[in-house]
Amino acid sequence: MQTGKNAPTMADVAREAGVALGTVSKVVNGLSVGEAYKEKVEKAIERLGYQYNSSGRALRTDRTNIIALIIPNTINPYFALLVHHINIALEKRNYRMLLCFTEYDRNREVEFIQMARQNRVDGIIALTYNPDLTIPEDVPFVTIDRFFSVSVPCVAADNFGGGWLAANKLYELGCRHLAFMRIGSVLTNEPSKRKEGFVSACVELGIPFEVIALDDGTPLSRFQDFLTGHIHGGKLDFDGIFVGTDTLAWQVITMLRQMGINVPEDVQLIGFDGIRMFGDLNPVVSTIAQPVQEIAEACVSTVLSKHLSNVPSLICLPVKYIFGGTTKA
Amino acid sequence: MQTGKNAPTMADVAREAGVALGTVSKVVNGLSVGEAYKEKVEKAIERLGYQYNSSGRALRTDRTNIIALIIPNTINPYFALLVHHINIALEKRNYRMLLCFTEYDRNREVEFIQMARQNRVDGIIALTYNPDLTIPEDVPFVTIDRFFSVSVPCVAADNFGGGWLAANKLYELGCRHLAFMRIGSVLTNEPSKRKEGFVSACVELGIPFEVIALDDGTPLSRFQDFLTGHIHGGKLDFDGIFVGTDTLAWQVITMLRQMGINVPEDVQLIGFDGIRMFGDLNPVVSTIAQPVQEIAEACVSTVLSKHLSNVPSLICLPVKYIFGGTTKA
DNA sequence: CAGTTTTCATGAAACGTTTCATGAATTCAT
DNA sequence: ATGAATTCATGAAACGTTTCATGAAAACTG
Repeated sequence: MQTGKNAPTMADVAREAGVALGTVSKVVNGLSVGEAYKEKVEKAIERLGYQYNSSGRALRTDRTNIIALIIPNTINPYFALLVHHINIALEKRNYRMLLCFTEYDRNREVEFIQMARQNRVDGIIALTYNPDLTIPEDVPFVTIDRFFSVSVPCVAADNFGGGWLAANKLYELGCRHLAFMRIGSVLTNEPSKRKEGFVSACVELGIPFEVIALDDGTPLSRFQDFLTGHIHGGKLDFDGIFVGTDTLAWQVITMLRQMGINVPEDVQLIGFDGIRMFGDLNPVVSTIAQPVQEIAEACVSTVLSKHLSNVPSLICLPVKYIFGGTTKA
Repeated sequence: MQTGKNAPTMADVAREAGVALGTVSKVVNGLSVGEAYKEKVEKAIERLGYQYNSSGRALRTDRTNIIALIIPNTINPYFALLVHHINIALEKRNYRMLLCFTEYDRNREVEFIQMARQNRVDGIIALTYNPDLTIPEDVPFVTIDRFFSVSVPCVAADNFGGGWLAANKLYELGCRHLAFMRIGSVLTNEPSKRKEGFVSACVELGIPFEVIALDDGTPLSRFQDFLTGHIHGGKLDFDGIFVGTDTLAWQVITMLRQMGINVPEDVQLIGFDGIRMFGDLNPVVSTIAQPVQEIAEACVSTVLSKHLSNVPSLICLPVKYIFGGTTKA
């Protein structure tokens, strides 16, 4: 059993079994072959320790059974979860995953797409940050959270609905003056609709609200300033906060506690994403949870569906409120 | 520019440029070629939108520039960090990463190794849980935290030293009766030396200590039982705890708080791994941090070093104590 | 049992690249 | 200006697989 420079090939197996090369191929691929032949070939494979060589097939068929996943990193727990579920979905279908971390670098996004194409991957799933990215047309391409055009399917959670849900939940829990906080520079992507949903719910409910949306790279102290600026008589102006992501929510809570403001007694807070710590069952904060598993499944089944033209261009999946201790229920 | 069924090949480029096929290959690979020829070829590549095809090369050279990384998952923040740094180290050397999640499933470990070999990866880095795993000899193989034999290089943190450091640090901070807690079933791997280091330090220091080591799959309530069993007069018998991993440490802290025991006032606690939350600078608990980046770098440079015979069979990297709020300093 | 259809093993071509021996053209030394 | 040494473009073979046309044998039909 070896894969080194002179590992046995199908030709060797054929010789050993006394059959034709094509017959070996059929046996290996499970195509219909006479029982006697099949057995001879299997015995020969066993004897030689033959190992299938994907390179040969890739060259001949132009298919690799590999999908490239382009994503900023795996440090952010939400991305980690996404990678995890996408991998499960791929494995189920006998595909492998070539993983590319961009670290939010737009040049890397471009380079990885090029690299993936050179490696003849069967498809690309990408969560990118360059709004002007050129999407190749000759390889199945699916985005997460970024809508480029109707010809590039985009899978995303119902971000608008999530923002709307957060505001309504806070109202239901007694809040009458809300705030929205977020950070991140791409304003045209799907997640930016969280704010829109939130705002439109506040308007519907007829309650006052504040909004602070910072660009990526802005120091977090700006949020601190925002919060202190809204303290009057030792109390926050608002009694409910919706934060764009759970990670930011976590940091906001730390700030609030340092300022002597109690969550959820003084102010209730809802995040977004639904990340959990250490495989714990409980989320880190009360949150609008993304249906990560469904998102992953949708990405994979879409990228693998041959007839991309029949695929919807925006696949929007429902979110869910989950209690995590930073609200009253 | 296309990679579809009839994308341009080197032959097409050669025809377009009016040169030989081999010349195109040399240009693409940056080998020495006359300036005039080089220019003609580059122009032709530009005109045709030629895209290099890795499959052809993989077949011809039996090299893919792909390394397989076999790891349980990316949910555990320590693994996520490891994947992250390994990928950086690979990218730096122009290698890609084929990622395989085992979910601690021993059959998957075996299947992925087989799959990786069929895909002719140039090497395998693996963090596995099957102590009887058969390591293929025909592909560079490096393990993390698992020592199989002198012919299979293993990269690991100084686990023994880490255990020793934890005990000494707790002693230095005033603790005079310690406890060690861990969970996990593979008792022969490198991380199991954390306990050995801890025990030997306690013996050296001449202080009493408790040990509870549970098998994987044991309900966490057993730890709860252990803790309550050591409460006398509302106080814990011991005043310092060393926990095998940060994730378990986190859960232990939750238990302690629920029992009305304060950390670090009533009992000081040190974990292991050095994980941080949400890209935060501060670790989750006081901890013995693994040198993740160095581990990643060592894995990659080892797996890529052709002359595996010259490589040490156990690469042991130094750990560091980091304060994270669950000790007094 | 003759004629027709079906099954299925065979052998060769093709996929796109790298690499090697060949020989033409150039450079250099004398 | 001649011969030797060097440079470097060329064309073809090889890597291991899939797939297709071919034809022999087996299975049906009436």
